[in-house]
Amino acid sequence: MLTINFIKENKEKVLAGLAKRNLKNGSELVESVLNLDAERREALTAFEMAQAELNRISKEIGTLFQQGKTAEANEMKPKTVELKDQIKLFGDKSDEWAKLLQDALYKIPNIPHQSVPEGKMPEDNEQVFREIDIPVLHDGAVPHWDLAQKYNIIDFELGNKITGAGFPVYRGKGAKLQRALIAYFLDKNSAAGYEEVQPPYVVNEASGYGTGQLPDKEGQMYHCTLDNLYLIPTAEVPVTNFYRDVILKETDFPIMNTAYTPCFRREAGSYGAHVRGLNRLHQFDKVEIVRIEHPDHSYQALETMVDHVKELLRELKLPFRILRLCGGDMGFTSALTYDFEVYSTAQEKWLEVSSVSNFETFQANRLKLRYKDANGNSQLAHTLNGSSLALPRIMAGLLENYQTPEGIKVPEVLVKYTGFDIIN
RNA sequence: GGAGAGAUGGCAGAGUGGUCGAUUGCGGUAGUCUUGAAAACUAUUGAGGUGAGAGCCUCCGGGGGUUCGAAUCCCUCUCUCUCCGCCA
Repeated sequence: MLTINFIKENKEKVLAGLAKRNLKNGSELVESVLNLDAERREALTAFEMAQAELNRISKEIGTLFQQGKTAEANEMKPKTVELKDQIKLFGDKSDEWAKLLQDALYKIPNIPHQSVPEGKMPEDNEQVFREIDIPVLHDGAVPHWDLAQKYNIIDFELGNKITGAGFPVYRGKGAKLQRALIAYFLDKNSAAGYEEVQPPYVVNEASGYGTGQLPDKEGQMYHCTLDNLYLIPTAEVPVTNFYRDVILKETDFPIMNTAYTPCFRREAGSYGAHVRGLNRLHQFDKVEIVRIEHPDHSYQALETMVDHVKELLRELKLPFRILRLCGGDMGFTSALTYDFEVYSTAQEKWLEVSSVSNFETFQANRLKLRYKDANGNSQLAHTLNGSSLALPRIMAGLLENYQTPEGIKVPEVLVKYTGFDIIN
């Protein structure tokens, strides 16, 4: 969420940013927010003036009672009746405006960074990096879902039986490969300076609001209604919420965390052929990196994160590319996002395996995540996160790109984790 | 699940209706002293909103109520702790 003060002070910049996102009603949203804020402040001022007057009278009555002037004190009491009506009236009004303002602010997306390319569709994303030529597979190469069945490493049918579609069962070398990838990613992230953490896999309502899953994307999370808890869609939610309502010192930066968690997504309404196999699941594994940064250093940090993820994919020797997302394709909360895509050779399409973003103060505002600057003033921090990495599509990429007539080879860097070098 | 106790500023811990946004200690910051440090001493030290500013308003777990006035009384929710039960 953008702060109202930022919008007031940078109206033109906000309008230009919304235009870059191809938002049609940008100026409408901004005008509405500014009007609501003016109304709110007016009601608030009236409320506070009445409140101050009531406080003054109450103090006077208190003093009179202490002096034993009971009669005089009682005489003053009726004076407060009208004030209390006003306080109720303006207080309610101010609350109503504040609520409307809040709702309106929730509808305004983050302002894209200047380097974000113009564009409306995924085709307009800018390719900023491309690694390794796409391997030429042997005759008879097949998509990963066929390989999964052939080598009995992922059982989609069994998952259907015990839970439902989108909940595969990994078994044998498939299960071990999953575990190897998780361990490998965590080790690499730790070596890069990220503190490894194990957060809960369910969060409360306040955390859902903190990172913006609530109230809008409520239907995307699994909800345990009995306890009013939500299954996390990503480790970003619990880990970023560590820092909700926190005031940091400047010396606390940078904060770097990495966490492995399963991720649960209802993915309501997104069924079809393109979600076959591991391409889109309701439960999947992911290792996430989260950073809290000083605003002066957040873009430098973003580049560091991109380089880090790049290194992982290089070591795995997967064909991949990096895209800088265009204004129209960026997430609601992001100011700049890089997507990493691995080429699925057998499916002949690019699969997104990581998304690395700088949210600037957009998340921090909702989280109330601040730091004290040199002057002792509270300022919003910058938050960043990225997948490092998401397992299913990496798994798909590995199976498909490493398939040979003899079996599926295991990338060299993973062999010490798996204990085997071929799946056959 | 049953019974009881509790939730106050970074931490500890007072405060049971009227200058309490809150005594005090520790911690933090600045200064004095010192070659430097420690100790000691002095001062300062919560957050948010609003306003050009002085100031004003809000916040003692969340919400609601009583009252001229609530950290303090009442209701309710959440959480924590202790004991019992169950259990990895």
